[in-house]
Amino acid sequence: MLQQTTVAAVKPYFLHFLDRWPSVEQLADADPQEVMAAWAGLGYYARARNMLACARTVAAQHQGRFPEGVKALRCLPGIGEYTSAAIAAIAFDEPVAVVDGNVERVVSRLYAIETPLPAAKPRIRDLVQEMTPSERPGDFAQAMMDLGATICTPKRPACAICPLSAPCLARAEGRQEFFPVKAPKRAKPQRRGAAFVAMRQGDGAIWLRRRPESGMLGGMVEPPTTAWSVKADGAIGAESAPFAAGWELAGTASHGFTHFDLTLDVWRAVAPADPQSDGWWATPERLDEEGLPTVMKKVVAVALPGIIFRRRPGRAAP
DNA sequence: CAGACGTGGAA
DNA sequence: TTTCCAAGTCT
Repeated sequence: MLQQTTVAAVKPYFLHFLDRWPSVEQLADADPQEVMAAWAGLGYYARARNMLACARTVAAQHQGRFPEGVKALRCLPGIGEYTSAAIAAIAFDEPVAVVDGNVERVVSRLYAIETPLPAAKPRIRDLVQEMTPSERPGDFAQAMMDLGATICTPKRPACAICPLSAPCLARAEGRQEFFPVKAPKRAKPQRRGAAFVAMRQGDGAIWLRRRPESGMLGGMVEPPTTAWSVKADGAIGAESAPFAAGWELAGTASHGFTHFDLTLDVWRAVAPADPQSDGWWATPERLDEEGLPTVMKKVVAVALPGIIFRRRPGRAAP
């Protein structure tokens, strides 16, 4: 959960998952759709699919216990170079280099590494391996990460209270804020699409469907949307809707993803009882449990301004 | 290797 | 408002 995600964002999800699926075996037996719904809002949904696949592998092939050793850990779904090393060092006392974004920053400053990331990663990993002690390697790893998180911060690092300020080459040159060097990032393209929010006469239920397992928002729930194409002029017409209805334009919903910005035209209609399309009806009370990703909550909010979503699992909106 | 892959909070 | 970025992984 913590991959590319802050502790503050993860905390309520972590607590809910631990409460709902307290063991690897229980997670392995979980309903995948419920797991995806519980992950909704955290982002990077491949992590949820990987975590479930990982639990199944650990339960089926490792008697419900995580294998020891970076190499075996690295073979599990969703467990890459960083996570395998972190588990090995922290849980199994293995003296392996644990390199996350914090450690990259600390070490690139300590040695004033001019090579941009990610090209400098192998060098950084070697340096960290060199300093990793055979005694309490897990504590060393967490100390390095916490140093980066609290003192050797991206902006205005607190060099005055840093235990590594004396040997720090970047600090010696007064260039600490210029490390790590990173490759320039490209501009985000704009994409355009349409979303169709159909409401059932009577109970106000909304028509939903599930997105394909892979790709953007893979396996997540949505009101039907068109493909998200390179930005076109003007609105996308109701002829793109999954079924005929009295579609009216309710507005637009915009959302920034990691690698593109999306604007969706949001269409609204009172729909026939049987839309003759893939999907299901979800009543307003059930919308929270459906687990819509954030962009789709925005879409529903544009179509139905009265709908209020809860912010985090099991917590009431303020 | 470079690009895909979410979201919310801070500056 | 815009930009940055956080305990990365997969293809």
